[in-house]
Amino acid sequence: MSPEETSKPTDFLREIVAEDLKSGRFKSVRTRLPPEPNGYLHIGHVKAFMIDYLVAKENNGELILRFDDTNPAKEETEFVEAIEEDARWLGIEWVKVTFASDYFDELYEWAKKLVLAGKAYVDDQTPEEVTANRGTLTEPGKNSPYRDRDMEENMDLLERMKNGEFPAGSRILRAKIDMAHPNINMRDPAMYRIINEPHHRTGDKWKIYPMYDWSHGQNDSMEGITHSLCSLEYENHRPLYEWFLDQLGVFKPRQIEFARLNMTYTMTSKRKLRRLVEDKIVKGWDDPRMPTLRAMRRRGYTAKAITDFIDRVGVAKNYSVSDVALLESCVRNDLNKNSLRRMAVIKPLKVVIDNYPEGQTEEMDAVNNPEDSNAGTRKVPFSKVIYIEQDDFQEVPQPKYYRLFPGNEVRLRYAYFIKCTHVVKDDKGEIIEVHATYDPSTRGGDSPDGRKVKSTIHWVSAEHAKQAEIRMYDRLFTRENPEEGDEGFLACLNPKSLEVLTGYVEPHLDSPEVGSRFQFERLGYFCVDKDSTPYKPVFNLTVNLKDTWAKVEKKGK
RNA sequence: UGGGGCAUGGUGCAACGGCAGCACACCAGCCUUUGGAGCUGUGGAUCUUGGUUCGAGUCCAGGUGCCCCAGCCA
Repeated sequence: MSPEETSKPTDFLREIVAEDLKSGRFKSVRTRLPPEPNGYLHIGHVKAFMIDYLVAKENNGELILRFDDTNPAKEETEFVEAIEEDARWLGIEWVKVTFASDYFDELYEWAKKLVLAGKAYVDDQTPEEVTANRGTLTEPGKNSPYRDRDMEENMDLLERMKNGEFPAGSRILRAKIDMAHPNINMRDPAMYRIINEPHHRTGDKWKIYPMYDWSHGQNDSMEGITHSLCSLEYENHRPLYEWFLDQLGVFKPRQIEFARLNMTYTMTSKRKLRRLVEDKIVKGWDDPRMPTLRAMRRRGYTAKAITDFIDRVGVAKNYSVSDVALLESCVRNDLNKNSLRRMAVIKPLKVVIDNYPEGQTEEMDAVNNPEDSNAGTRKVPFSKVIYIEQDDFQEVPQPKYYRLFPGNEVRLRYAYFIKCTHVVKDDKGEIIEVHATYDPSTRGGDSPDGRKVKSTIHWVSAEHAKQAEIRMYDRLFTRENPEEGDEGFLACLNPKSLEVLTGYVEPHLDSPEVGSRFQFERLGYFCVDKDSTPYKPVFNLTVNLKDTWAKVEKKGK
């Protein structure tokens, strides 16, 4: 890359990295992706992932995927695989996969060094005593009665903790810093605790497990990470991060914090998401309404749209809540350019074209994607009885409504102009059929006499259409911030977050490949669900098209 | 009442002492065989009070507001 082509840093974080390179503090860049394998990746993780990945990539550096598996009670191999799969789907590349548990032996040696140096001690206080003696935000803590025991005893006790001689919770290894420190993280923080649980990688080898603060920075150092990028809540931990590294006198990476991603109408708390799954409010972790990557993928979101969204959100230290409308805009933007157009009717209304010959079928030419001339055309069958959208007909039209109504002429996309003549109702007064006549000279949708119609509507031929299940998704919550308020997120669940419809799709959607995406003209973007069968395809609404009429209608009310 | 951090249109991000700009959203119009897309345009912001300076969103001082921290979670 020539200097002209080198794009300049676009945010504070990239500026810091660039300066570090320029000043020689670091000669190259290596970052790490530190997920805890205790859940599925969600949209909130993507921001951190992309920053770690891109900062390394933009500087010709390396990214290491390191699982933070320091708590055997919560972590599982299943999530390791799921996280790798999701991250790869996003397009993230790493030079190797490591685990915090890979470094348990070496980390233990480093802990002994601190004990030897009088910088760490074994504390026999109960968890309650530790808490009580930590002090408060405004009051200093009290030294543990075990704080000054001699180095030999500490070494002996630590070894025996490791060997499983003591019950869980009975002792911890603590750093010896300052119980009166104004930053509570510096008040002799725990380094190791005793946990009697098998670990997903090390089995029952270990009875003590390192805390995040003791593990993370040391692992960063061991791996030669130059920039350890994390969210704002770790800002208070940076002094401790640096303290450990300074005491050990080892390679010292730089921790930089940035604001995590929050999104309107979306909740990313793992605990609360689990609640949605366990209470069967959604159908699982990949329910298309969930903010998990597997769910978004199933819903039809593209990796490109998601990473574009993250790019547009930017990186800063402000607490922020991004508008889900921006995400939707990104996915529309991608799919508009890249998805094939098809016709589908999701709330069917039968239309009989009285002057069209009985039994006749014509093949109409339809453009596959007006945004992409390479996408070609297809033939769509047309016949006397068709389905149109219920929303595209009003017996008594509202002001500004210019779709089909008695006496009005509209264009059937790629077919003919039709004019509504009358309707047929059942005993209850419900419209069951709309009757119309067509103008044979308008084949293809052009009028030789230059006559204009105000509206073009989509349709499918009743005889040729394929039945399909259409799952119409809407946001899960009715409040911008679902976690706000006394009643919590359960009080603002959107009862209409899923509406299952049976509609008709054109024959070209007979047996579409699972995961393929289409624009159903005038409706939105849809993705073929894995629940599809050869008899009945299932489509998930990814996002609707912008609907100006819906806005007009809403305003009228 | 401790420590750390952050304040720019509705939302998110820029402006690195020199005309406050971009995207999304919003509104109006043009165009349209998708009321989609596209195009054009309008409106709307520097938390506050002082100070430094020819000039402050930016630097300095005070105030205010919001976020994070008292797990043997990460």
